[in-house]
Amino acid sequence: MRQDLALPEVGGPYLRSGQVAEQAGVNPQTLRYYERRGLIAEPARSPGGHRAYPPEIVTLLRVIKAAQRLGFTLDEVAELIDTGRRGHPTPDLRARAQAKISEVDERIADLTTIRSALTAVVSAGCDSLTNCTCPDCPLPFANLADGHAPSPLKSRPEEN
Amino acid sequence: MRQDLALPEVGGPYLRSGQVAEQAGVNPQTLRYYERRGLIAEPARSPGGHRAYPPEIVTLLRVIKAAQRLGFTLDEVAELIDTGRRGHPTPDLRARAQAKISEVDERIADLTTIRSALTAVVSAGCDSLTNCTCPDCPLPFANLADGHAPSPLKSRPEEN
DNA sequence: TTGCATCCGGTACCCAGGTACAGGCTTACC
DNA sequence: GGTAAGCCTGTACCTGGGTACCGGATGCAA
Repeated sequence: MRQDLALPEVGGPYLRSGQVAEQAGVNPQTLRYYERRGLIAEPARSPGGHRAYPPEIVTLLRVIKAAQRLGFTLDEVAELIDTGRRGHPTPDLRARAQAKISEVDERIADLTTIRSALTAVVSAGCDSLTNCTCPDCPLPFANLADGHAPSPLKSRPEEN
Repeated sequence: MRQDLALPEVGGPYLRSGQVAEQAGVNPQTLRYYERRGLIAEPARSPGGHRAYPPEIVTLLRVIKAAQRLGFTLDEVAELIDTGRRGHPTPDLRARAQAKISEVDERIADLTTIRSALTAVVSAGCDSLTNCTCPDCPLPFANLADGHAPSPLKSRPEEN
């Protein structure tokens, strides 16, 4: 069993990347990826060059994952963390959350439109995309959801 | 102004790829992409090697785009077109549409959960992702939407 | 000191659905 | 026949969020 990295110059019970990854439920590679993306700070290093994380990093990673689940992109999360870190807190998060709510609402509206189009297809009894023989086939008129730009809100926040 | 491609061996008013792309509202490159993906058949060629499409291709492309907007992936669309082409129509499309409705419903439920979490963040007055000072901060408990696999239904069907 | 788990950096690859570019050939119109 | 628009193939690139692999170095317990 591996224990804490012994970092002579600092006292704390530092964690190695694998431990952090396991505790936060992410892939070890993801830690380096987040570091590159600026989501987490470059950690201290052992004399041999191994990353030595403070335990708080685990919480930060959980926060990042939670924010992702709320529909924020990694860029947005990075910005939010950054905003929260410098100076005293601003109402920025609230404003962004509100904007996110609008995005989510838009997305739900789109899906509702899609849903009713699908329902029309089912209830009309369409049997082919290209040569539907059903009467009053809704397929050729399925030009729904046209004409406005795609929402940046992502499909479904991935786990892991 | 360019006119129809004159294809001696066939009589019809064939269309060149640029015309098809314009009429269907897609990028010309997308036609070749769909051809590679098996969504549209390889068209006839002019003696010089230029693609010569029958006018019906425009309708097919519109159908493809409509199906995409309904949340079907290109693979699924390809399969649906194929199913519809061989033999007499089956109730396959209806079954798939029904399955799609379930996916859409699931996705709407997820977004609704996300929405209420965002509302909680706003109404609690959270001011920072990492150091929120608001009382009863909902952020650390935002572990919603956990534990089930991401739906294959895409975010928002892109236009063009 | 040995053995092996873990970590390092760098790079390449994955998904879907396209888009862009380079260099050369065809087509159409005058 | 000249000229320019349009098309050809092949290949590379884009987004977003990671994941995988490589050869070599390190950490740590026995």
